[in-house]
Amino acid sequence: MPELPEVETVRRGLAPAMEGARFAKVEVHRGDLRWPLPKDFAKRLEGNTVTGLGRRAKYLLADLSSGDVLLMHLGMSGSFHVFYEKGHHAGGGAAGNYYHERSQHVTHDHVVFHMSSGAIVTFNDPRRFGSMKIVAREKLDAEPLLNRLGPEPLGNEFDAAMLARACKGKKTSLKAALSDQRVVAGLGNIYVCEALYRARLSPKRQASTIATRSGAPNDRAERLVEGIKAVLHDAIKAGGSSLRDHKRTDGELGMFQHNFRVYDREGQKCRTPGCGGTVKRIVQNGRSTFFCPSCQK
DNA sequence: ACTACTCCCTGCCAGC
DNA sequence: TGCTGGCAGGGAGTAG
Repeated sequence: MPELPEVETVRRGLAPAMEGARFAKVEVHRGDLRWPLPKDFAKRLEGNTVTGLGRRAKYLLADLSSGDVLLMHLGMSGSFHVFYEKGHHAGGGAAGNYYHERSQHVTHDHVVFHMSSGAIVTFNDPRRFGSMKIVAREKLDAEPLLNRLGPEPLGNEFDAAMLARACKGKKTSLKAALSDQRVVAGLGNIYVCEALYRARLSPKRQASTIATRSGAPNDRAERLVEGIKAVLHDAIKAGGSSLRDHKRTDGELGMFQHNFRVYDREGQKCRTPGCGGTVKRIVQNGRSTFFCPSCQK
């Protein structure tokens, strides 16, 4: 589920529960996520205050008062849920409320944070492609999970010149290039398809064709950057996309799936006014691509 | 250095 | 109904 807009939505949901709060107790029900959690995982968190909750690409980063940073990635099926004290709603104890509401989530609640704010934060991940890692703040620059990531697509520094430079000489398709987190960090299968549609570019087009031979951006690069930024902004505004899960931390659904123009719309009419084309599904690098062959060239 | 492919894991759904 | 194969929003690792 989680690409940049979903992770940003999760960050905004978790921030009020975690920022300024202390880890009162951390439960690890299953430590064998993408990588095994270290034995002292809970101990390194407990007693520490979260001084800030940030995001880099699809990673969440919780800054801790200890000087450590907790990195969290949702993988394919990860989600966080926040349970507040019953007092916030109708009266009663936090634990009772949690264990009551939790009955539908307990199966894959691998990690549970009990915060001093009274909030209980669960990490649920059926496929266990998600991960958590604690890194010392001063070693963050050397962190291999982060230091190969490309630019943040919503940052000011991400522009056509930067994208063209990254795609210069690339033999692979635009679809594969944009999915590569080293080129631009945070896009996944859905938003790559949607951005290419907005830029009217075929996912099959060779990536290098958005740059001149010298690596300067052309009009296609400009359109692509615009398409990427626009779709991400729109998706964040809608609270992300919900396909088979809830992804907001309050259990509410994101709404952006209703605004997909090509993703998961195989056989349906292209939404470009006057185009008249039909959305097609192909497989690229082992993953589905949706696009309109009539208006995406 | 590139690129493409495999694999990790569980759940769900269409088709038989 | 129940089984089976295919597919799913990610990305690390490996073999060319």
